[in-house]
Amino acid sequence: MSRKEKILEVATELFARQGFDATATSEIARRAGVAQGTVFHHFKSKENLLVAICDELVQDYIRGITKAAEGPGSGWNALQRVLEFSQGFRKSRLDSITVAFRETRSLEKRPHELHEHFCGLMGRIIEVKRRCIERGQADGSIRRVPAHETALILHILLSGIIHVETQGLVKLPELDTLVLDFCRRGLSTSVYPEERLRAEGGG
Amino acid sequence: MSRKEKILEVATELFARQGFDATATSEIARRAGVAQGTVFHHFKSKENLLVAICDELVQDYIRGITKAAEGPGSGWNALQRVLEFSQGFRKSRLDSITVAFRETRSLEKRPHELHEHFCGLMGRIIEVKRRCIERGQADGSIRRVPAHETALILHILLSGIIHVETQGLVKLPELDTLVLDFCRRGLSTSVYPEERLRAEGGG
Amino acid sequence: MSRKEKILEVATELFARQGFDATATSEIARRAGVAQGTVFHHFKSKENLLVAICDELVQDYIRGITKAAEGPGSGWNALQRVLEFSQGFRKSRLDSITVAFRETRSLEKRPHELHEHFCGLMGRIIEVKRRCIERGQADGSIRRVPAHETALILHILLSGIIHVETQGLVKLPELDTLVLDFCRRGLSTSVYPEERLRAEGGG
Amino acid sequence: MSRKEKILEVATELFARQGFDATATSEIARRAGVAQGTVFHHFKSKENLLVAICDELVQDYIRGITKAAEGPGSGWNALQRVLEFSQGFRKSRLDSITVAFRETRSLEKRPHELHEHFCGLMGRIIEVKRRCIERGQADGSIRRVPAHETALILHILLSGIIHVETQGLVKLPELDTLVLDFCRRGLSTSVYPEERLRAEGGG
DNA sequence: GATGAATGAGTTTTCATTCAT
DNA sequence: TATGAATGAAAACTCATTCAT
Repeated sequence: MSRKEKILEVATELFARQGFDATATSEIARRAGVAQGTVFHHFKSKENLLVAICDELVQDYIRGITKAAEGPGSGWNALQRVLEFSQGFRKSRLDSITVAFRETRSLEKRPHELHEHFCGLMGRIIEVKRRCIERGQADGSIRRVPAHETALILHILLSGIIHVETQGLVKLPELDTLVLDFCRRGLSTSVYPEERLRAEGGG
Repeated sequence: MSRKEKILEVATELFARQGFDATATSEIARRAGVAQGTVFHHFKSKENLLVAICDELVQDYIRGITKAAEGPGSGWNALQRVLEFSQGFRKSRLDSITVAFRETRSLEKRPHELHEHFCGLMGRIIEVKRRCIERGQADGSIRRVPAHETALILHILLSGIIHVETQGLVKLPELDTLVLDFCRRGLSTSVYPEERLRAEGGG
Repeated sequence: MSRKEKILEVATELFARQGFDATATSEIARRAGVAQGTVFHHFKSKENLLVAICDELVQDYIRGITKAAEGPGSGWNALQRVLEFSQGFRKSRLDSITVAFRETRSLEKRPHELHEHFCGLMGRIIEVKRRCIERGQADGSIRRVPAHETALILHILLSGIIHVETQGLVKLPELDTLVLDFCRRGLSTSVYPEERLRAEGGG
Repeated sequence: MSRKEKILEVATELFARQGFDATATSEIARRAGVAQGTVFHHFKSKENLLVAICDELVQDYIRGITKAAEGPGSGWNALQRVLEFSQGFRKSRLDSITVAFRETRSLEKRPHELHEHFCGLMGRIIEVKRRCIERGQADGSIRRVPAHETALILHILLSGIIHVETQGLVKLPELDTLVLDFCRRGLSTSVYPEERLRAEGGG
């Protein structure tokens, strides 16, 4: 691993654990085994470290859901794959996600172009989900709900999980299946498992 | 308004706008028209200001949803009132909520008892929703979903709205009705409006 | 005990334990069960508290050694009583003495007249001892050493005990007898016990 | 002189003149011609400055008396050299000694290991003197007094001189010879000068 | 590229003291 | 006499950033 990557790795972990403001660049340098000047040699400022972490994360996420959405099957199948990828991504990239969710505030402060950069990326995330919904509505697998707004609700739901989880005040059990069911009932046109059972069993 | 209240008011606004770390106690004092020492006379530390803001907010919220849940009608009606109160609360207390959602991290750092205090309060919030669900399941107005986990999903959904809204990277339209519909489809046993229409109109 | 006395008592204990600078008047007030303003009502300033403690202590000490010196017997007997009183005084007034020994620095800073006041008191202490020596030299019980300088050495010895004891870096055993013997050998004209023994036993 | 040494020098002088608490780090920086941050770059805290001063002083003192004690001649000769070195050391290192004697209190407060560190050093000082006494008792030049306790009394006497001197309430004349005589009468087995004279002159 | 000494602005916090009640 | 809210000056310390080597 290059020095630059090591610095990024250490910074991600420390930002996740202690918060951006509470982490000194000197500590990052020390733990990465480099001089403090080296941090600023690779990343012009502390804020740039944060941007690098968030940017890489969001780009990876967009790449992942885009690929998930492109797969075969109905729109609902595609959307389901997007949701499933999101859940897995959340677990595998917890530190970076924690940083991105807690510290976006630090990004929104100063640089206008940076803010717009991330707004654009978020827009693309919403769009991938919206297209799945539209595709599902075209092929009849998803209800006739407003596509963009519903994409937002899905985004909100996924964000909410991360927010509550990283906030650390409520202990969350494994919710993946339930969330998926909740979305299926809310969106899919197919009969719900339990209702199918009830219908078949003759309630 | 007492000096103490004025300080709290100013602090809430500044924390919401600039963030906790980026707000100097000297600025709070200046804008509140008091000496800096006065801030520390009333609130022993800067962190205590944050605690006071969050605590008042959460207590008010608990009181509100508790009252909403206690009303007449079915469990689903109660839950719907809780959701509606939450939406209104979010709009009327935006500054405090912004602070609480962004800065809880600062609280979770040091004092163990404080962390437990807020964990307990969050638990009570979840519980109110869970009881609505159980009540609805008893009276047949809510589906047989796992009560606690479903309460968590509602909590996540409401938290997600605030998170996305206060993060400021995605512009949210008015989503109240859609969110309520989404929940109704996910939880209520009653026929959905659109389906009723379809059923009545004979799709 | 009057409020004033209670304040003084608490202050003495806290100054002894934590030091003058490290003790806040608010803490004194709290522990004395009075309002902070009350402290300043009785003692115009924090420094005055220190002065009151030291002054009372020194006055009591002067009174004690003066009385001890005035007693019957030889000059050496008088001096011995002074030394013995000093040792007892040190033990019975440990807190006040600790304060006086550690914090005189705070006194010497500002007020010139205060400095002179305490210089005068110290002079009187030295004088009492010098007179014992002179009386002993007149009656033949004390060697022909320079009286004032020797009084200073005794003062130094007694101060040294307190300094080392309150400094807390060296654990002191009971030294009273040894110190007395050391002084006797240094000052008295009478034969030392051990030498008397050796002389009598025929070494 | 390096910046670090310059800072230490300035700090020693200011601590001696004004006291530790009354000296601001900003003043040290200003007088040393460096930025305030530079002080904290080299010494992590203000307290560390004090530790550095005291530690260097005590180490130097131990080295000095150890060498003095190791010399040739009787145990009493060695002890006399130790006393003489101590007197000279006191005069040549007055500032550091003043600081160490007045401000040890600040050291004894927090860090337990630091307290033990200095306790250990003081123990070594006592030990050097004790060994001189034991050596003198073995070669017959020093009386049969308890060695450790007597070493403590010498330590007390030397400490007392510094205490009284730095306290500034009593004006001390040159006492070196008298102190030495006082110790000789207390410890040495050889005849005292005045007594020899009296004996020879036939009192 | 890599270093780490140096910087100085900025922050929270403490505290003796005052004064209106 | 007693109170305690209010003050504001002062202090230690932090830290991102720079730059000469």
